[in-house]
Amino acid sequence: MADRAAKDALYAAFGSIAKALGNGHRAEIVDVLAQGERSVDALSREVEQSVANTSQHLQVLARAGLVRTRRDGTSVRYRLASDDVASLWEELRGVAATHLAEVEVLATGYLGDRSEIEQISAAELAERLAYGSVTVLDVRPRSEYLAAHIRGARPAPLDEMADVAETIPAGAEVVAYCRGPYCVYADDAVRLLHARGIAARRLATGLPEWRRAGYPVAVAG
Amino acid sequence: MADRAAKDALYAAFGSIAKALGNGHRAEIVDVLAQGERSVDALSREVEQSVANTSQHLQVLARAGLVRTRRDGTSVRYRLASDDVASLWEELRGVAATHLAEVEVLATGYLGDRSEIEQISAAELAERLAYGSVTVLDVRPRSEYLAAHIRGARPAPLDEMADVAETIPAGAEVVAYCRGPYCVYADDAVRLLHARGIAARRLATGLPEWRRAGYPVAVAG
DNA sequence: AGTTTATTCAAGATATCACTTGATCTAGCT
DNA sequence: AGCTAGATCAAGTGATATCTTGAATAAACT
Repeated sequence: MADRAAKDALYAAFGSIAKALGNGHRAEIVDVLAQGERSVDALSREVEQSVANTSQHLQVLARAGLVRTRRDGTSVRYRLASDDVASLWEELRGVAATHLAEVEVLATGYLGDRSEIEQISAAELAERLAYGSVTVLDVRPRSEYLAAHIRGARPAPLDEMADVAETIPAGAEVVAYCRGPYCVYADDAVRLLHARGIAARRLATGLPEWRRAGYPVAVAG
Repeated sequence: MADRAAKDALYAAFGSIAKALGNGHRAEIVDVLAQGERSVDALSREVEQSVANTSQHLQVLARAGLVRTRRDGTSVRYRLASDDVASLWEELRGVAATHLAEVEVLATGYLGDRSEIEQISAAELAERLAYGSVTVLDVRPRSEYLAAHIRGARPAPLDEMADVAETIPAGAEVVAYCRGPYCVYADDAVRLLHARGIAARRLATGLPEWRRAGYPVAVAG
């Protein structure tokens, strides 16, 4: 057996990656950054933490090599170091959902009762988009739609959903999506559309997962 | 925005999975368990920790849903909760290798200089096995070979390697593999075979990765 | 039923983590 | 050159982790 101290150091390094993700606020930061880069200030507002605390969490992630920075004018913008990090986060979330019973309870506590929210997989949506007719609504903030969206999707931020609903022809099949499987926007959109008698489902995942799976994405208008 | 406390609790649950892997000793335990189930006692010897400490680490992993137990006679045997956990560990290790420069340094410190150790990918080995001629040596302890091995591989524990080497015909192409990309046995085997003038490479990964990738595995004799 | 053996529990010491507060830095403005 | 907004640093506090030691369990043997 080779040197135990060297082996410990190597495994400690592997562990340090997990440790960086092993905090709820940092996990949420990674989840937000999977949507695209953010300034410290914007991020701190999004995760509802102090700027100093957010900065320190970002530095923990940076030391683990999970995020990178660039300066943009007066602000520093953080982004995930690569798609690998987003994939790791996705897998971590999946293992949590599969193996930790409390996740389902907590998800219900956060998102509300989802039993009425029908889901559609990315694979099925891709097929419908290619061969069928389906109205896809991007219910994220407009800035995120502009940065990237599912090819063929319409922008439909939640606060404009009432107007958008007016334009949907009777009998149309609607799919709403947002940031990821635990993003509330798509659930809220489906509820809102259902209340107007529109058949709507939500994409089971979100845009980052769609993009990483290799399905078509469009940028800007 | 929905209830912040509920959101925090949900992300904290995701983080708890990472936290469970966020310790070098627990990471090593998961790595060992990816080879197959182990008793607390056997595991504690393998990771060179006290039984009490190993037991406590295992309970942390169990609370995170990453391992399960079953009783076997006088001992309790732990195993990974599912292949998902092994995949998560594999991805974590991969992100560490890609994004944390120190991993390469630490790996060299543990495994020694690998510049002379030629590697072969699982895909290439699978092809060689199917269409070409290659001698595959499983250099893990015999008990692990018996539990599962690459279909067509010969058992060749390191301490029997000298004998095995005698039986390898001149000009043969040899591939050694063991537990994973950071397992020393395969590196040592390649060095030993090289010293005898035998052309040998190591599989870049190990048996668990081979199996999870869907390549053929055999059990027992 | 008593004994053995493997495992777990409980308590305590030390180190690390998370968050706050207030000060400091720094690049980009005027 | 000085100012400003955004970001980081430094120090301090309470909470959480890690490991040790010795005792307590509990299932499987005789």
